[in-house]
Amino acid sequence: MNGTLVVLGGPTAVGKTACGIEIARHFGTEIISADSRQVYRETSIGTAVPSPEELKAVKHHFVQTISLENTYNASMFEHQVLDCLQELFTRKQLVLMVGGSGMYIDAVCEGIDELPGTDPRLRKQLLKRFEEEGLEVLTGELKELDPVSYEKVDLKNHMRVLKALEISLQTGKPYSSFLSDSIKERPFGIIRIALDMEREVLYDRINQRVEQMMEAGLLEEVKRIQHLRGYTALKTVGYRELFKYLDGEVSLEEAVDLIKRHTRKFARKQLTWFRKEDRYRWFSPDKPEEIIHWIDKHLPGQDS
RNA sequence: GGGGAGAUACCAAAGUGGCCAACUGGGGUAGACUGUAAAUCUACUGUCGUACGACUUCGGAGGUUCGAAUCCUUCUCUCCCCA
Repeated sequence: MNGTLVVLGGPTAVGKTACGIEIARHFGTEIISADSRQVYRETSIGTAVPSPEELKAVKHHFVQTISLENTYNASMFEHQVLDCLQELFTRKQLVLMVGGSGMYIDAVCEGIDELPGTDPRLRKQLLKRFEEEGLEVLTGELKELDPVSYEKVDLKNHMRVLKALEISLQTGKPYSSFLSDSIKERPFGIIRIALDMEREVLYDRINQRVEQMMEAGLLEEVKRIQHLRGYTALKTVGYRELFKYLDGEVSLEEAVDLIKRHTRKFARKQLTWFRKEDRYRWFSPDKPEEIIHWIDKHLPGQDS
């Protein structure tokens, strides 16, 4: 396959969806959503899924396609998107990938190493040990099993330590032996674009959007999926806080306030990811014509 | 009118003579990231400086003391109780 994948990233609420649709329409193409939460079928308000009109305006892939009960991860996303792109590039020269999940985007653009599957019980057991015995015991064990990871992994981050231990224990081989450190070659070109705006304006938009979500019935959505709250996919801004409200831990007003604050944090985290290593060309979301112009200039055969 | 409590950094809040530029949390800023990634983790957050450090802070003014956010006097403001 050949063609160009244009990636459009940026923080939540910056206006990726609208901007992406404008660009996609201009190029007469379709959109791949790179959003680790919009893939889930049961949620739409809190995940800010594109509206029915928007979905009609441009065909979107990977929006509300799987259940919260399924396991899903960056590697699965990589494979599915590559398959999807293979088909799309037979019809389109350019495909747009829009989303805020940096890791998912990187999995598609640069690849992610194949890891063996693990027994969920092992993960549970390790989590229990982390809670009961503490992180130090586990990092000590990692030092024995996989000294390379011990040196590389963030030893204060229990998720990282657990992952490395889990793979090492499951396979009897060090976790680090599965990691290649290399960037996979893709049979298509990639143009990376990120959106940002003045911080204050972004925060305003976030606050407003949270209010709109509440008006649109976020609380009802949360109530509807309460039975699924154990899934990590629901440890998500907007859902966590309202679960807390339903538990009577905070007032509704407090919960909404928390959602706003946590969304701001999330946006900052996303920006950190996209800023990494100057990989992205930054634009303002209200100037799609500039973006289109820039894409045009950088398309293969358009050398200048 | 009488009695009591309190004013600490962006916010909340600890500190009650030296270990205080001041605990902690929130907020903010920056960063990390190979399968939960909207997860998880880290650093900084009075001013100036890369840093050793220097300088100005704990409602205002004065005082005691070698030394005060901490003690005294007084002023301003806030809150609570009794009238």
